[in-house]
Amino acid sequence: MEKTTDILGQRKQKNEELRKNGVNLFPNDFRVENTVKEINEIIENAPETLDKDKPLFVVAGRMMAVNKMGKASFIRIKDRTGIIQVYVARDEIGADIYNNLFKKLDIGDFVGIKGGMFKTRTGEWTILAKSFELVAKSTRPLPEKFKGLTDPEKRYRRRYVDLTMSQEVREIFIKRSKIVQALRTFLMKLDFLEVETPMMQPIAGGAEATPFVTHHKALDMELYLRIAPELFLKRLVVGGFERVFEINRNFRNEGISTRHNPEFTMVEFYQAYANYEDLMDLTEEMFAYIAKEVTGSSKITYQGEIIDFGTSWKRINLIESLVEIGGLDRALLEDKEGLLKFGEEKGVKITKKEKIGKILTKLFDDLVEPKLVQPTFITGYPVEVSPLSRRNDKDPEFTERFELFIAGREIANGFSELNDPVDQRGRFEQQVEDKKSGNDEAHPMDTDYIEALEYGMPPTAGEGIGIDRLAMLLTDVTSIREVILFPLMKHQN
RNA sequence: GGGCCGUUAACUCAGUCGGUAGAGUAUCUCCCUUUUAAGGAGAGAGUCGUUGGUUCGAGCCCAACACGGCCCA
Repeated sequence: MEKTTDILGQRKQKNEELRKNGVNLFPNDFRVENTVKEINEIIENAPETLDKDKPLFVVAGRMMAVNKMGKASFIRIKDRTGIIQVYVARDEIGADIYNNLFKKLDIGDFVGIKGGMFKTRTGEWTILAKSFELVAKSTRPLPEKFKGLTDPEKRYRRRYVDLTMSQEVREIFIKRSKIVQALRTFLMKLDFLEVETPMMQPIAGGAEATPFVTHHKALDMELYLRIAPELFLKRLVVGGFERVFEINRNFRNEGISTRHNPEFTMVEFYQAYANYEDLMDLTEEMFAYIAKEVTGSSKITYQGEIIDFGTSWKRINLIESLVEIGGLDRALLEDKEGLLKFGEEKGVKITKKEKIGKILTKLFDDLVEPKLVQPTFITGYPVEVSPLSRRNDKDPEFTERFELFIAGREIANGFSELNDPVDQRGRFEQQVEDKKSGNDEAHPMDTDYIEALEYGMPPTAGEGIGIDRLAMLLTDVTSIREVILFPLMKHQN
């Protein structure tokens, strides 16, 4: 066989030579009996038993480091629970296995070990291998052992390598899983029913966003990937499921940024006989519970700031927040010229064409939102931007709605649901008008949903929480891609 | 969509003024039976993101494009 020079060719050639010598590169009969964590816990808590009882362990894992010293070697193997050192000696596992198998293996290969424990001269508890098996061969080399992958592009495209090399990255996704678990437990304790509603919808409703379009061949039908599950979950409330929730993906055909991935995970939940104030209370409890389950404390540190979920959170009206936090003179609230001038002074980009409501929103986004570090509920959203929310009885131009901001970011959105089908039809009609006058993201008419409301929906409050953003907070990362295992990437050439 | 930055060996990175492509890790050969980022001796490994331009000569200068990162919309 000709000698190839590239590393991949060399590895392939070596693997074929092993195969020719009768080594099964991919056996499937090794049965693991212990995890590395189990052993490490004994080392931690009762090391004397290792000397006294001489227990044997059967473990498997990926070889992450190899120190060959002639007729004996130290290796480190890693399983899902941790990493441990193994001493592999010719006189313990046999000269044939040592010379013809072990010495030919590479970092990155999966191996199975049986053996007892001993303490090295420098005091490290180590498995003394009594037998050594190849469990699965690798072909491509793992990255440099200290830094692993650092190029974000390589990390995202080859997340499996990133996960192999970086304990910190593993922790993020373990935490994310715990967050979802805690959330589910919290809602189920309150008798919420977990459901699944359509991801492919004939009308993309429940939010204002551009959907992805797809096509059903057999039905010859346009379908949209959902932008929100909202309207289906409320149909379930109509149907008598008084407390429902869904944790799943939404898809929005928008730009990608450190805060936006085209597919992202939300929890939406709906509770009958509740209003938006009840949900604010519930949200406070929920976040404190999740934070405590996941991090052990209801106080977390995000980018150096301590964020406390344990207290009662500030609740403030959108307009009031502009005055109190944004530094806007109350006298200017109705004065468009004054607002434009104020915005200009503060460096907020506003054009003269915008309506007063839009100007106020922009001022909020730029001057208030970044300052909302501690959890804050903003209430009092105008009816035009809330087509699915119930009107406030005292002031029908505003809705019973809140958005939750933490660390300068929107995390959740909730409101008392609009259950009057006549009002709902009117709102949709207004949205259709908005669409005609250029708002591409205005909500479409959904007569099927109105029909559902006509059967009668109890007073209900509903809320959506961005799971990715919640995970960012609790894992202290600044890019959404750090909490999504496989963020969307363009094709490589 | 705009601005700035990046792309060199499998990985992490150097590369001076435009003049023969470098290191560490990993891999291969040899020595080494308690190492700790083991050590010692040696070797192989490159479409310098792509395409074009300037130049006697381009990893380096210029342009366009691709992919990625950060910021902005």
